Amino acid sequence: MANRKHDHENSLSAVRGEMPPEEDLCNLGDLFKVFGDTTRVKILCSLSESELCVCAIAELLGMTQSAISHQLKVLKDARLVGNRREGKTVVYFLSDDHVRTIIAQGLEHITEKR
Amino acid sequence: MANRKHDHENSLSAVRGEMPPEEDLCNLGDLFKVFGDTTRVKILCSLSESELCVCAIAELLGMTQSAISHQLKVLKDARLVGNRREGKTVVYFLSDDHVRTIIAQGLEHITEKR
DNA sequence: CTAATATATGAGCAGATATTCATATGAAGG
DNA sequence: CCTTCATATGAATATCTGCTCATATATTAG
Repeated sequence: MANRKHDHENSLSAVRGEMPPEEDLCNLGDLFKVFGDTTRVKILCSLSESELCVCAIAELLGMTQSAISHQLKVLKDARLVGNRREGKTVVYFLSDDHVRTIIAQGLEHITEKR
Repeated sequence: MANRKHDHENSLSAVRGEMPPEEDLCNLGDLFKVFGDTTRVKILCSLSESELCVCAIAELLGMTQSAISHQLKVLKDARLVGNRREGKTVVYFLSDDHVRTIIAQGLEHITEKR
């Protein structure tokens, strides 16, 4: 065997076998990163109730249209929201019920420890 | 009524009523922020399989002990992991089954779109 | 006590990120 | 066309974040 200071091979090989592939873990981190911002969480929560155009979200959150547009782009790149043009405005909506579930799960975790 | 360029009060008041309180949304963002890092996701996945000491995690992930310790502190401050000393080593473990659920939910979302 | 191992932690830095500001694009009305 | 409203986007900036390096603390052995 090896002469390490402290051998973990027994436990590690078992854990290693059960770990999801590296790529999935990176994607998972990236996914949560998108959820990991108050502004984006607020946007997602809003859209969870109703589809909304950009300026409605901006008004709702009391933020500039530009800031919201930038974050909507992040959310869209992550495929968490979709959009469609309606005349002059662009309406955004959740692209997936999974998003609602993840938010709900997180909220449950938060509110449970209180 | 108001004379805005574009009135959203009808939709907005309804959405406003359903939004969780500001503080919860901030905490939610902070929670997901902790999940939003590949290293921490890997640590959580490892601990999801078995409790592990610091140097085992470091070895498993191929990272320095210091880097892992710093991230374990973040995870502990967020109450996602707990620890106990066992002689010279300190063993870390998931503090909550909720963590497992959130990770699983995220992984499901990832692997579904493939 | 001293040495060795395991972990924690502070300072510093390089890279990432959220907002602002200015400006571009796009749609509808006159 | 030209103007106005709605949205998108690039650049600049200030802040935050994750790692490294050096060092401190803690436990056990001798």
